[in-house]
Amino acid sequence: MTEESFFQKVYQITKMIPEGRVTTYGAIARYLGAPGSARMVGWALNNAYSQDEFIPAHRVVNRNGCLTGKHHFHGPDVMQDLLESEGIQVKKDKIIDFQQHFWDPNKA
DNA sequence: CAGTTGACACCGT
DNA sequence: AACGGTGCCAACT
Repeated sequence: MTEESFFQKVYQITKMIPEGRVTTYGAIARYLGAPGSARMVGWALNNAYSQDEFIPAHRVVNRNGCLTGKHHFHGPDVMQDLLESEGIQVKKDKIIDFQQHFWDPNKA
């Protein structure tokens, strides 16, 4: 928690997301101090996928609640299965009541 | 060293 | 309302 690079923070937050909760790129970016750099968050997760640790990035979606990077995961359907397993309803790669499951890092 | 990319977000047409 | 283009920051090639 010392040498927290931008990416490292993203990993921390992503791993910090409670089970059954989801968040958005903008929320994370804003928490990191880069409200306009939501793209960076996506990039970080892209690297997170290369990390040795498993990053529950399936809980991170865009503002639409759409599972944008599911293809970047272990599998295309694994992501949805994981979310459903956590109690999150997913329909066509989109989280139902996404806002209801929304988890704000700044609030945590 | 400079250019391109990256799983987005927002504004304008 | 739908679509396109631009803006953001950092890492990768």
